[in-house]
Amino acid sequence: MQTLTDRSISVDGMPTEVTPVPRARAADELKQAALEQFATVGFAGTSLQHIADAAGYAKSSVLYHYGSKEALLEAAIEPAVEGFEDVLEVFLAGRGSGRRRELVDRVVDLLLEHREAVHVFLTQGQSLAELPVIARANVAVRRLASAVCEERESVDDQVRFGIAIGGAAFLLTAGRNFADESTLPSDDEMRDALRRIIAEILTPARTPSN
Amino acid sequence: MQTLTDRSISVDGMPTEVTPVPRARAADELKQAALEQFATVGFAGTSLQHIADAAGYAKSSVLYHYGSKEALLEAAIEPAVEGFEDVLEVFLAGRGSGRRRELVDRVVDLLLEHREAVHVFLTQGQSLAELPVIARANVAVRRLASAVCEERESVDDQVRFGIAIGGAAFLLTAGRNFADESTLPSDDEMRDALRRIIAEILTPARTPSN
DNA sequence: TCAGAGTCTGCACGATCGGTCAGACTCCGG
DNA sequence: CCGGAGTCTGACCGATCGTGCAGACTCTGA
Repeated sequence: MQTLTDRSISVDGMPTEVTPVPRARAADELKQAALEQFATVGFAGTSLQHIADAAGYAKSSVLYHYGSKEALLEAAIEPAVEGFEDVLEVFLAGRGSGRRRELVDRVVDLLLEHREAVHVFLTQGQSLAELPVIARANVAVRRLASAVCEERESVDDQVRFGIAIGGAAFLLTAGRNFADESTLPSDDEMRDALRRIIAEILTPARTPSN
Repeated sequence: MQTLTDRSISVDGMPTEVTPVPRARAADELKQAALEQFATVGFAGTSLQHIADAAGYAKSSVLYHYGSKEALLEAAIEPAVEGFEDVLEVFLAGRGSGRRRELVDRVVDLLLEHREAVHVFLTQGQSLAELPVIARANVAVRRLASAVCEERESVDDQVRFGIAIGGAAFLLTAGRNFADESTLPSDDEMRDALRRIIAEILTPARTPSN
């Protein structure tokens, strides 16, 4: 059925001498394919066969680069989780008036760079809580919520934070299916709009008592 | 392994004479169990065995009440989709100044009543698009987006709508894992907060130019 | 030239998947 | 007392799941 050698002799038959950019090609291709599947069909619903097919490899290759399906998930979302932890640490260490605004900007950047990964641990954080990386992510999100709401724990603050982060994650992944493909904003347009609107959501329009 | 008759003689050995409330028990129990699984682990990641276990039945019973896994999904989310279509129809037929506000209120009610179902077709609407009910849901969401944004199709409006609906759906399902269980707001508190905050998000604080 | 490391693959395995089917049980009208 | 409808189940099927493993291929340093 399948062509047995089409990959080996694929692109170039030249003496090759290390191709400059694509070091560690396969591992990254597999990881990216896995991330997209995890975000759209869920971790449990994604099979190694589908990941391998999407990336153009054999199922065995996935297990060669990542020892198990769970290890692949860990490798795929770890950078996003670490980014979250870093942003949080910087925020908690700093002080000053522009802190909250800067936190929002950094989180929006993280969302844009790691949209699939964030979507994965936000929407599947419960069912995958036994995985160490997911547990770290859950802790980070909870700490972020506390940081954003400061000491005020009102229902309003919780709702505003939940809508902001969950909404942004939705918008950048699943939400794309509900927009016209032609009208899809660029990442820069998105970044600008998200920064403004999320900051606005988290700051109740400076009407203190009302 | 399993007790063979524990269900048949379970609670009451009395003459029984139709128990008043629980008509069509099994089918509804299975549907509810399925809905929760679909929302947390995803449709593809949910097995009929898990659904049956969670509801306390055998796998065969799921297939008896619903002919297939897909039919079960359809039955589970159809009420939510129909509710969406109804709300949309009322909005499009009506006119007047309070229309948008009323639309928001009705959608929030729908979200609270069918939170798992809405979460399912919002986050898995793409991968399940071949199912008729999901296709209907996708159309309804797209029409709702147009209705909320009126004729204005700016990036801001799209972002505001996406954050509002995706954020609310996240908050009511997956987001609950990031809140203290003791602090979990009641549905009425939620309804009130969601109505106010979502209306605020969709209406850019009447600062036209700024 | 050759040994070794690194990469990728096909094949095989036990488990579990969605789905079929025949039977067992309860209930009820005749 | 009986027969049929409704409900629930275990046994079974072929396909696919995640994973282990041995081999084939390419490259590189000695």
